[in-house]
Amino acid sequence: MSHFGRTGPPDIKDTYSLLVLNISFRTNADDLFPLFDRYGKVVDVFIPRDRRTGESRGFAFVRYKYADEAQMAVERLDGKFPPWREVDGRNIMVQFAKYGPNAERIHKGKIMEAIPSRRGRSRSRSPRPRQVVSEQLNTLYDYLADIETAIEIENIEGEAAVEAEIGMREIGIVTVRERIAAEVEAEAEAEVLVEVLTIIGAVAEIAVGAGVLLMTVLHQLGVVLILQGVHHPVALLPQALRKGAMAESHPLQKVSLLQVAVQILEAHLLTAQMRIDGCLGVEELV
DNA sequence: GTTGAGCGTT
Repeated sequence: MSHFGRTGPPDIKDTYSLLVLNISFRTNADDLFPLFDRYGKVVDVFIPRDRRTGESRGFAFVRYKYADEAQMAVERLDGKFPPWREVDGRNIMVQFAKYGPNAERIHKGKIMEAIPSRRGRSRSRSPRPRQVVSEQLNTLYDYLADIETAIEIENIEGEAAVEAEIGMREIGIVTVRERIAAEVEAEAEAEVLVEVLTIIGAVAEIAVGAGVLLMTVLHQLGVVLILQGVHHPVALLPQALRKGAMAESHPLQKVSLLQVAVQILEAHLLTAQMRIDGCLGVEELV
């Protein structure tokens, strides 16, 4: 049941509008809503149509309640990762709307005004190195950022619904489509997400600091450690350095960033499942 | 039934 597009703009005050370009002529508001709703509260989806024929004009407007979530949607859906930007076989383009009602102050793709943040839904970000250590590392962080977004945690009436979903079929290398939904204690699930990302970030920086191959460390150590149980990053430091050095003396496996990303995801899914099954306790996280 | 740069519903 579509509640968009028929009744006009519902609550346009203090909302943030995105222009979605390059949608197919058959794409409707209900097709767009689930995709954009992943990144925040969508208050309206409007597809301009020809007055006479009713045909779509091939673009849409999506309104978010919160600016930071709109910004996130732009970064993810206008990005270079096919699984999250393809709708009806077309790669959509997403940007802040520049004209029309409540046009936001845009500057280089970002809104330049006070940004109301949504409380209680802030996500940990993968830590970025202060300086650009390597192109490889930055690419990895980009992947991590998207994986993070693909894993949604919703707080509903004191409990958390955890949903992890990812699709990489479009990339043509792997097929991963998993979904986990469960009701557990909200605190515990939030910890899982934060912890996994922290570990990955820490391991990546260790690798650079130790002068060993990042891919080797991540592949042979980082993911495995996560799979074995969630440890505190600090506890990993000496071990990471030792195993990183070890890995250097072994034949290096060819591991693509994508493979690493997939493994991280799988590790996350497993960890989440372990959490749900009660294998891991919250105290193990800290 | 097709098309493809762009900015909006009463």
